[in-house]
Amino acid sequence: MKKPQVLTVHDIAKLAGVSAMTVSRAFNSPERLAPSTLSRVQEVVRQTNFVPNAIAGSLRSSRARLVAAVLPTLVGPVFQETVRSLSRELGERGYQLMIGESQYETAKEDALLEALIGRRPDGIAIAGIMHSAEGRRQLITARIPVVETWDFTPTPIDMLVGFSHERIGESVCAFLHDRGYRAPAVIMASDRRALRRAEGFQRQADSLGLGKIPLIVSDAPGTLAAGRSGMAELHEQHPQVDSVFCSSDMLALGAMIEAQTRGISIPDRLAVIGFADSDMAAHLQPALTSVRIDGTRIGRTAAQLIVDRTEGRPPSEKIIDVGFEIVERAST
Amino acid sequence: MKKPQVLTVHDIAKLAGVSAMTVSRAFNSPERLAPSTLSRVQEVVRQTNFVPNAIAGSLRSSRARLVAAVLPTLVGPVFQETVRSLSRELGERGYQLMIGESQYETAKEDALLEALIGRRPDGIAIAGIMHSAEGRRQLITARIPVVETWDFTPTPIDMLVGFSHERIGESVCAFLHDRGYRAPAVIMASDRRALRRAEGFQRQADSLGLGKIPLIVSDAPGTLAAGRSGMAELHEQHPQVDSVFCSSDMLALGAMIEAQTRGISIPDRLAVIGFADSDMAAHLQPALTSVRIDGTRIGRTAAQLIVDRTEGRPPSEKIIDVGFEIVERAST
DNA sequence: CTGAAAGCGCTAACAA
DNA sequence: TTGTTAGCGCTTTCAG
Repeated sequence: MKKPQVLTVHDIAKLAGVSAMTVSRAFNSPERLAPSTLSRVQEVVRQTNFVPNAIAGSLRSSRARLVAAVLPTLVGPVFQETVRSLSRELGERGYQLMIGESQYETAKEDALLEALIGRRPDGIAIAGIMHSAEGRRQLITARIPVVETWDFTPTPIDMLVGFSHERIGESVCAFLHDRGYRAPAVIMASDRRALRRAEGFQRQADSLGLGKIPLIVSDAPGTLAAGRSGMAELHEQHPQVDSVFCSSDMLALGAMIEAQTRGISIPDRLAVIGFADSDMAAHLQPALTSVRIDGTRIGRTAAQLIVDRTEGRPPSEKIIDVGFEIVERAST
Repeated sequence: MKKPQVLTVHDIAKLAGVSAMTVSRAFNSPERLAPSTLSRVQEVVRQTNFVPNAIAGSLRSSRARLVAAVLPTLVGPVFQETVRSLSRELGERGYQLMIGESQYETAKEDALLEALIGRRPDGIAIAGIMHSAEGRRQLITARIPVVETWDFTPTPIDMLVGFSHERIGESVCAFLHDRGYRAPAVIMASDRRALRRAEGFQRQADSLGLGKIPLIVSDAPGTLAAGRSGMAELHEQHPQVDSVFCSSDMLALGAMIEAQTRGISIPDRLAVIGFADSDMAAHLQPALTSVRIDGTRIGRTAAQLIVDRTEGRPPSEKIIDVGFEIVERAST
């Protein structure tokens, strides 16, 4: 008796009394088959639970129907909207999403990139702009459409959907200053983009004559626990601080909890502002002022750029600045 | 002039003056090459940024070095630990993770599964046990190692790393009763596993003579906003309630915020207990009692089961119950 | 230690 | 509308 291996188009073809090509067409262009042929093939497919081998299909057609994403972290609210909308948008267009986590480490990012490039995806979406020369070279040589996101540069590797972290830092500092806060601080996770927001913040502070801004840094990604301990440290070392910009809403929530525990009233004695404006921000008590990034739009646009390019519709814009908005709520 | 297409092993072979097979070996079994040959090939690879086509490799060797995961949601704290540890553990062993989100819908789960099976991954990890007969059949015929997780059944499709939701519901109800709470309620997202916890909770309540337990249901996945509105509804319709079991820590946080806003003191007038014991639970104010699930262990074990099976080391246990633990903190 | 031949399962291109 | 042929890029297998 034969070993019942996993079936191939040829097996299905034999069972349905047609050629392998006809089976292939039943999946990829059913409208080109005679209805009777189609339904005969479909019946066999149904009975056998046959699923064609997409690996072989990709190799032959050099279309993977697969898009890769590189993220620093899957944890926390910051990239969640983007991942979701990428996943959805791609799913609707018949593409699969493959995710890799670089854990905020350049070496891991490079290794990951190489593993992903090897699978010849139709496109790669990266959170952040690529900094390692090695990684840039690999991406360019691979000739795979690349979308850098969640950051900004006038000279992306290929396409970009993002915004300027420096400008956010400047805007937040000016925003707090406008509302009368004169002793701001920053609590951040040690990631490159948060650092650039802090730099923008300091630059604006300099031009407003506010001097050196206290800066508390924890490991990335920012967690509630880090927000609490950051706030504790800040309060002990810089009791005069009247406002704090946190590099994520999770950190901000931790900072608020710690402040409330210490009897520091928000926003009366301390203003708190978060980053990313995740779902939770509007529903905290007090509601959290946060920098809104349209993560859904970033994911959707990245998916569209890649799919359009793959399917031969070159996008009109290769660099898209989605901007940001400070959503003012009760915490400031 | 020739079009500089993406390179193949043959191109590298020509440049290094060896055969394609030797280039292949330089990647897959470098120890079997003469050091001088190896370094010559590596030099060419370095100069050209060559990355071998893993699609072709997989097709020929029928080893994908790819594992697929199916999750109901990427949002929220519940599955994050599991995804992280899956991703890490697989990464360390040279496998890639491909993630699909079923959005708590059986139809999407089936479609996703088919798309994933088509890529012939070395294994599939699923959050939850497969309920659709269609899905089960596909998985079985595909002959791909499957690990069902985050749930329990004595008859998994293949392997299982999970725990019983019914028993959690029972334990939590008994736990609250032990501490003197006599009017418990449940706030949950409408997902199948949360429902089974609620059923276990009700069953225990019945045997304790507590009568019908108020149940507030919101859309899955549970969010902070849903926790707030659930708590509001609960407080208006059942003001006598003295304790509430929430189906995620996010819901619990929302419930706590709403209670605090309404001046309901926790745990004096209301006890709150969450589910999954995410990072944040210990750091909330008051610290949240939660049902701890070792999500990291689930992810790690699932990865090991799949990799071991793939590499010809059949696992000794196919069904692993990781259990759970109620971590008591200040909120109860 | 290295190479040549064959073929994984599918689909592009062409033919009937 | 359907079938035939060839080959995508790699690695298994076998030979040297």
